Amino acid sequence: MVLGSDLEMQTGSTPEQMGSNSELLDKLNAQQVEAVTAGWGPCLVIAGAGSGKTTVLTRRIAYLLTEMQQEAETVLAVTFTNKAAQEMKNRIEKIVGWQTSRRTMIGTFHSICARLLRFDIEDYTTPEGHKLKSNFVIYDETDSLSLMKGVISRLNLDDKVFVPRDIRYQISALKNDGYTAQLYAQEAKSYREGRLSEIFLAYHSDLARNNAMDFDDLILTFTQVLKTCPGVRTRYHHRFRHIMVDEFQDTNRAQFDLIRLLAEPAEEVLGQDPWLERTLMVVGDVDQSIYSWRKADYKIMLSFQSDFKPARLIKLEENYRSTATILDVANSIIANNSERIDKVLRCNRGKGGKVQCFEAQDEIDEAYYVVEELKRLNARGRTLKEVVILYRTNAQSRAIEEVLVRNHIPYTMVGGKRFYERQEIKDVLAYLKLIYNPADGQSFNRVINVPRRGLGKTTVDRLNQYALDSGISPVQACLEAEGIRDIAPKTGKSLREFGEMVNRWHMLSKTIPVSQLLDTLLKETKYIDKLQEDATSAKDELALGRIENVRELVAVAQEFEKTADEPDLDSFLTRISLVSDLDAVREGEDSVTLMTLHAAKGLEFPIVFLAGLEEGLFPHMRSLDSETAMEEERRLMYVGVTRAEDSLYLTLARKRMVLGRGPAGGSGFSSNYTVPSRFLREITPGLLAGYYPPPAGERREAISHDDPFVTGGFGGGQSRGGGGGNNYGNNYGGNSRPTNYGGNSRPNNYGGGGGSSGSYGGGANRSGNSPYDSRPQQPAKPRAMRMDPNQPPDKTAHSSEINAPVAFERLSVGDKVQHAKFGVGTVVQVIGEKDKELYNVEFDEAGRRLLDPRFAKLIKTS
DNA sequence: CTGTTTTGACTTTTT
DNA sequence: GTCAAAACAG
Repeated sequence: MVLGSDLEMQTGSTPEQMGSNSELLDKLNAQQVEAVTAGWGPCLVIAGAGSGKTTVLTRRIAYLLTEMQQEAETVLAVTFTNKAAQEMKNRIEKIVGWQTSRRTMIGTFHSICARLLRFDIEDYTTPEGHKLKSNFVIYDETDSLSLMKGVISRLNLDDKVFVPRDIRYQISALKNDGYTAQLYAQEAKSYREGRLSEIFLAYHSDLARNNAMDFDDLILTFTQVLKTCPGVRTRYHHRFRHIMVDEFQDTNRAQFDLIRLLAEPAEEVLGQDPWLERTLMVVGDVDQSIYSWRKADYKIMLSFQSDFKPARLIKLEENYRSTATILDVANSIIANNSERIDKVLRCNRGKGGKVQCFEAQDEIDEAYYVVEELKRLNARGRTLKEVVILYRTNAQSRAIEEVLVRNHIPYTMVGGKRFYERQEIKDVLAYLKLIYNPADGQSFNRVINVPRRGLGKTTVDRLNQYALDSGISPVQACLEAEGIRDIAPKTGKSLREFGEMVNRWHMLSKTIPVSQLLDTLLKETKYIDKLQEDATSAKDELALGRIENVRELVAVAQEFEKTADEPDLDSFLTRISLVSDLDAVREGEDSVTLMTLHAAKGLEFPIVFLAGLEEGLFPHMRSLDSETAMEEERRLMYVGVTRAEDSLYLTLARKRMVLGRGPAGGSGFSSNYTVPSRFLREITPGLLAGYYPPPAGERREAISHDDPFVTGGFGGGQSRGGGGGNNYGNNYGGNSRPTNYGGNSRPNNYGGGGGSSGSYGGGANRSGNSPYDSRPQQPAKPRAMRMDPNQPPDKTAHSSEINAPVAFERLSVGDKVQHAKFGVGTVVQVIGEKDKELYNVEFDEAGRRLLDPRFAKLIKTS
């Protein structure tokens, strides 16, 4: 942001003024200038965390358009997420104006391929001999998996031996490595490979019959189109003369092949530079490669210079983002990786405060710690939108969300159970897909009897068989259903009516906007009415939420019509299929952001919480027995740490519930407690304040039940006139954490059976589930938190003040106290001097505990 | 064919 | 502990 901000200040100027050389290079360091102004030819930019690579990329594009007088159509920029693409588009628009920027092509590999395939797919025949039409649909993982199940059972293979899920993954991996079904068939040697190849082929013929592609096909197929369709490659090759790829360390083989086909210059014209008026710039950081499970391979980046011969190398090594302490933490961790290129990252900021580390009792306690810190930060004038809470697995968000809701802190969750993966959204989208592409059998099967039309499995099977035999689409088969033997006349009529309905909508879809199409189909199918019935008859307690979600989808469609370049069904479906995290954070909305570490790639926040630093969770269990996987986890940790600008908090829980079943990693009696993450121990000791993990090998039981324990402290908080911190013991009272969370804030399904997680509680729009609208929900309105956005954050003072003492209620021996978790007790001992006191409390139920009043919420009752 | 009950998968990360 | 798919009963 340090670098980005100056661009934003220029919005008042006209595009002509903006393009001037001096402004494009304003405030850049020498290496950044070199990258922005690099001449023709290939160029590798090694950009460490926080080194301003987004700024460099956007200005590079602007530079090409203005200083180097290149046409906007010749620019192709590949980003890792749709959100990054949007961000880049916006920034470029500000520099060169909308008229120019809209002509560039910026997007993810997937969305770019999807868009281009619509034009060229009909000229293409797959190596297996299939043809697709331009109205193909994109299958997500669920669609693809159910197709796979069908294939495996059709081939009479045992789904215990050939687990559809695993097979799907293997085939996906093959495609990411650049294998088509046909190519793999030639290489398959062993028995199992032979079967796999059969499945691969059959799966693809099924996809083709449905006129569908999965995610991986988008890239692979477009690459094939370039290779095999005459003239296509030349056309695009001629058009895209300036290609930029961000996050290049996470490129896989299939994507690299594609880039190579597009970028590599045509054969040399005698005596002329083949790269004349052509450029290829790839940007990345090997230490941030975290997608190898998707077949990303950072070695592709390492060999870039030999793959593209006269490649120039530029290193951006100055970090403008984080404090020196945060960088030191990051560096001390990543240094433990061996598969690594040594790299310097020079810090451009002050030392900053220590990184706070806290050990909580359990995941709820951990969340409470975060909330308490949020309140303290608030008191210092920091706003919620400066804060992100990161975690390794999506499941971890639950406890945090619960506590945030309880404390009325608005939040925005990125990812999670994705909006479009919900049952009701998939239903409605399946209708749209079927309308768009009547050959889509998966969607057909999904909606044929939703809502109930009296069409069961037997009927559908027979119909599908008929469709298959006659080589027609399932929708067409419906129209002919009354003539099919074995189908009762009455059933046939229902089928015909369904087919006619879809056909009618199909025609309609060409003339009316998507949102109206949605309205029509929801009305005619009575989809919402049925849900309403379910809701009132209490059949489905989630029904109300589902209605909300469907309404949300209609709103999304309306929004789409307003903003999209081509607001048709076609681009709506493509977008919905490929977007998961669209504008997660609304401009101006003051809320905390929650997301996984993976989702945080490329982002930065002044204040970062990183939760769940426990062995088995982070690093994740599945990486424990592979050194390569462990190094990837470590890179993930590196990514997490380097998101932080000013303050970083690391937390872990002594106990953690997993699937309601007890602690993670936990078989056996002795492993009731979690083990602190090895990454904590890898941090140079002086950099952490609060908790520091015991030496390796020391058994966790050393801090056992009867022994007193100390909740992590604030690194001996330097006394500094009792400013910032304040009454957090007070309004937080002992009752804010009742043993069962039967809170009354959400009437729906919160009250009942012990500790309900509140998913869907209060309806569908549980913050952040919608990719489009993440407004915090009504009960979470910022009531308790009044963060004043007008009050500027105090960046300079902040980092040192983080260690300031927190006010707490002073106690002495004999005082009766109430604790949220341990109940009622009596202080039996006071340890340590003032401001750092610890209280030894004898609880009626929970025994004797040593507590730090700056964390433990002790309410004096006598 | 529908409605209910039971099983079982899920929790690594995402385009 | 949650959800959806599969299995079962009517």
